[in-house]
Amino acid sequence: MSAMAAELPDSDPPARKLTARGRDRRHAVLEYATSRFAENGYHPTSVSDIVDGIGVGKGVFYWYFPSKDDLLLEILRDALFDLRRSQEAEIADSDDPLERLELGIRASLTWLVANQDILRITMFCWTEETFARALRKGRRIIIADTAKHIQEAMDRGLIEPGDPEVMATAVRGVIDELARSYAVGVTKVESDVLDLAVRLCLHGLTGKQS
Amino acid sequence: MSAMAAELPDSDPPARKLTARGRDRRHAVLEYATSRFAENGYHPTSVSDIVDGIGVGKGVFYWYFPSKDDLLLEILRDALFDLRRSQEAEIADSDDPLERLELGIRASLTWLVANQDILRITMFCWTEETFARALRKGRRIIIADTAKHIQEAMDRGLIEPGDPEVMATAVRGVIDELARSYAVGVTKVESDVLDLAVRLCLHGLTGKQS
DNA sequence: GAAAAACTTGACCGGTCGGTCTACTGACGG
DNA sequence: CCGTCAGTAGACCGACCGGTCAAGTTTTTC
Repeated sequence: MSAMAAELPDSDPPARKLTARGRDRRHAVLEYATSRFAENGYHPTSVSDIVDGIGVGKGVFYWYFPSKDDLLLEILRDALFDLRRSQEAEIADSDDPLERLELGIRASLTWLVANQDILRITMFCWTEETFARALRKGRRIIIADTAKHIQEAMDRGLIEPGDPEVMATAVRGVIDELARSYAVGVTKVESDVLDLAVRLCLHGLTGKQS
Repeated sequence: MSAMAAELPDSDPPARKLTARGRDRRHAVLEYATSRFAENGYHPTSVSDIVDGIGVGKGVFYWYFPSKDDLLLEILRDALFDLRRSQEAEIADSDDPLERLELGIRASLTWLVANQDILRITMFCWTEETFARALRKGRRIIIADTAKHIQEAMDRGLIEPGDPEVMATAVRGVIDELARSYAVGVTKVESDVLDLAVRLCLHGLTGKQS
């Protein structure tokens, strides 16, 4: 459906120069599209719906985004960026790898719960290869982030030896599933979920009660 | 997009009379569509793709199904039916509610793992109201099934008092999330998942080690 | 064996969708 | 005040999609 070229997925090739007004408009499109996709579905939300919704012409959309697919891909990219940012901000102060792990888990889960639109869009994205590919790439990055701390904790003998990549995958799995089940209403209040996630992951990794 | 009438969701109003050949064809469409939807996505798979794929004319599709949306709804309905069927078959022999609970959990999880196409389609369905509604209805039924056994176990003092509906929701949540994470590859081999699910749920409900 | 009912075909249709394009606006630098 | 260029509008386009239908074939029924 979209272009056949552009195999390098990072940083838009043109990288247009935007004025202040331009950045605002672009942001508005991103914002509005995210909410519409989340509550209406991707395909049922047409480009016309989006531009009509924010009261602009169709030209605006295609001035800022090469295609509808690219818009969604960019929503995903931004989300990943933002999630990592808030995770790293939370971690920055600590130099204990286990604590960094805990803070990272809390930050991630908090972010996911606060961005349920993204959570919902993500569910859709897993069902179509074009987007699932981007999701897998993003998850690999996030897992690498987590694995780094696990590796370090392992080096210090805080965690039993094993493949840090696999352990990180498990940890991210717990976080994702908890976020989803919280969003669906299975799990209770937010702070409970946080504690549960931390307990589950750290206890699981270290083999000790926290 | 689809009809406005038909508020009674059960049993197709016309209930066409099918010959043996008819049942086969109909089943072939259901089968093929399920696999295509699962691996290509619902919207990107057109009705023409489906009929071309099984080498028939478009008329065949609309002879057996009133619309594409209805086809998906029927896939969901069949899946729910089949899941409940295999669950009840597994349970039938036992008259201990706790054992019925365990057998039900194992049967459900086994079914979900064996029907990952459905699992994947389901993920899509949560993202569009038309189908999410059907999913919620189905879950309510499944939860009621589970709650019945919990209620009974509670009456016999095998489970601490509480709202059986809520407990059943939690149990089904565990099952769904485990199935999904198994499908994604987070969790390990099948039998491990089964034991984990049973331990988690029963231990959680009874407060005892199994 | 004929009437009826089940089934099949594929050309066709109306509508919508993603995307293009031309003409225009407006802000800003020099 | 003019040139430039980011930004904007929306008519327009080709493709395709879900769905229809008239005309046919096959199967069942009596």
